[in-house]
Amino acid sequence: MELPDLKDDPYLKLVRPLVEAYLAFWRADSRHIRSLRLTPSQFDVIATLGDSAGMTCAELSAKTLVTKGTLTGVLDRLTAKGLIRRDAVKSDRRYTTIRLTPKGEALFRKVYGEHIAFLRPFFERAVSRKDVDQAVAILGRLRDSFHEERGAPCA
Amino acid sequence: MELPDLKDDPYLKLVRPLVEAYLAFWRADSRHIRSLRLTPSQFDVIATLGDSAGMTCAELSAKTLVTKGTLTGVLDRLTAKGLIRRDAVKSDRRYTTIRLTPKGEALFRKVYGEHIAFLRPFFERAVSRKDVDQAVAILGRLRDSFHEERGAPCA
DNA sequence: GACCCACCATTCTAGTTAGGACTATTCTCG
DNA sequence: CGAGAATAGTCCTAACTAGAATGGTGGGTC
Repeated sequence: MELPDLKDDPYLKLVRPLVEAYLAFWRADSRHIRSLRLTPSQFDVIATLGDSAGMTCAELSAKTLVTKGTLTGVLDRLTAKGLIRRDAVKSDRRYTTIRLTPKGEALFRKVYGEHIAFLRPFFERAVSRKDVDQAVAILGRLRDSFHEERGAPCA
Repeated sequence: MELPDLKDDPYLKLVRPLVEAYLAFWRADSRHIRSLRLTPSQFDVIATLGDSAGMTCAELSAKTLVTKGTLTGVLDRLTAKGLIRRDAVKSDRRYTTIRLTPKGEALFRKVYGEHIAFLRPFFERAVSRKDVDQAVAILGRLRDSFHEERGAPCA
């Protein structure tokens, strides 16, 4: 009665669906990941490393949704599980290369496919291919809009 | 090279844009909220209470994105700031009614409008009204798809 | 070689998260 | 009325988060 703003505003009425859709996705997603005995952050790291031949913490933090500060702890726990390895880089002692161990590699192969298969039906039954293309375009522009602000009063 | 799945899959290629758009939004959103000396959870609670004449913890947890268990701590901190009040419900001593204090009410008035005004331009410059309507419909179906699963093997 | 700036990984703090366990209270049924 | 099931709010654990601070390292420059 006091603030119908968000629901009625021709633009901001997008906020709620965006948040709700993402959250619904995220909850199903992370529930499934937890059932695989991993946390979302850990899965993120595994999935990112699985595609590469190893990378530094900074790179890893850029490609995942895990902050550099948080990464240390996440990597500690993955190391304890024997899934990753930290290798010193000889040419520059500031760097550390993070790699999957064979055990981590095996887990990645198993879990990644399973997770894709788990997610697919939720999308397939809800939206058409045309919907997907439209949404990808719109969401992309929205993302860019939020990123621009930072670089706007640059240089 | 090993897993182009997500990018190429006609349905799952929606995952990344969804996550990125939401995250870009969320980061700007929470950065602004923090600049107002509140955390996102605290703002969520304030904004939800601001629209009502008080509610129980369970209701509050349902309407916000804050879990019941987490709510206790959030409410503790809001109480410490003098923004909310916990009132015992006489008719059922299990319940507690959470209300904004006058100070909380004042903060709500100030902060809610500011936040709307902060968010609006990001959307306005990125998408058309038609885009908004399309996206609202698509995201709504996606959200429902994720919610259905739970109720499927019901009864 | 000494100095300064940039960068990497780690550490720290306050707050949040999911999920489960716990206590007090209320409801329901016999 | 009493036993059992539900419910509300709290507490607990492990993990994550942003953001700032720290210390080690390396690439200039003079």
